[in-house]
Amino acid sequence: MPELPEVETVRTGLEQAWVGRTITQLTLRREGLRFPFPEDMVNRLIGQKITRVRRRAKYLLIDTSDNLVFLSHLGMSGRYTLITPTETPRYLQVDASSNHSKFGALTGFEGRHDHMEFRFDDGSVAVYTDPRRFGIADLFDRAEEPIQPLLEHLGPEPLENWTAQDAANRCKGKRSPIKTTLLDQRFVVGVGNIYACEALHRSGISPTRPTHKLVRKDGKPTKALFELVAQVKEVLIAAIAVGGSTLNDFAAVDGTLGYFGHHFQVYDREDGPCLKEDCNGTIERIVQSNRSTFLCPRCQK
DNA sequence: CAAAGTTCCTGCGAGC
DNA sequence: TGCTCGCAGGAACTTT
Repeated sequence: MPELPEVETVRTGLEQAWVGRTITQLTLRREGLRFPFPEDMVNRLIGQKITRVRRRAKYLLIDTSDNLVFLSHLGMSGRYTLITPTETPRYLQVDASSNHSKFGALTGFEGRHDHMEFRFDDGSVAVYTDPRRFGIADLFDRAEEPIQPLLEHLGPEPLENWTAQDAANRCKGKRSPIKTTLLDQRFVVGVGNIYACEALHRSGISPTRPTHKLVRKDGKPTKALFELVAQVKEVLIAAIAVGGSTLNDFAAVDGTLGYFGHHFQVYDREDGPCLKEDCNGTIERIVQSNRSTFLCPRCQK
């Protein structure tokens, strides 16, 4: 599910729901996700008031009143479901009509992949669900944030003053294909497989082009690299706009609707017609670094 | 069979 | 020749 725009959409949703509320209960239904949960996470979080919800790369950072930071990464399949005390959740009704008793006494959300359940002082509940368990939950003191292993090697935020010159500096001498570089979180953060494909298509750059060829001999960005940096920003901004427009819907906090509402130009469109004006090419699928890449060989050189 | 993400391991080439 | 370093590519994690 989540690349930067989807995580940003979730961030906005959690910010609206959580800031100002105090955690009264936290239930963990397993030892951990990708990594074990910190031993004392439950005890440290109970009683904490949420003060901010930030995002760094694809990580959600939830600040609390005692300067703790709850880190949440959604991996491939993580999502949050929010239940407010006044409304009857729609899918709880659906579940209740089947005689499958997977809803428990507390919340009605005790599916096999519901790993964390937060309860707040206003009676609201949030459930973290993640079938593949590639997600991460962690807790640390705010003062330790600069030395967090998960965060310290991250590259620039693409929507915060990221420049073509910065990109050129990091592209220099790299032999790997530009698609692979786009996915490297040290080059730029937040871009995943879908938006890497989309940005390259918009830029007219072949995913297989060696990264260093996007830098001039004098170390300056080529025209193509200027274009790529611009298109990464544009595709991310457009996707955030789509996600944001769905936010009033209670189901949207899981970020899924962000992808739903978005129709891609190349991703997952193998054998389809290239949608670029006057191109008439056919979308191909290739594999790079064990991941699917979609491209139009006609307009991406 | 493939999947939106990240980390870690291995193998290779460069350089000393 | 042999060793170390860094980079690039691939496997692994897991469930639907």
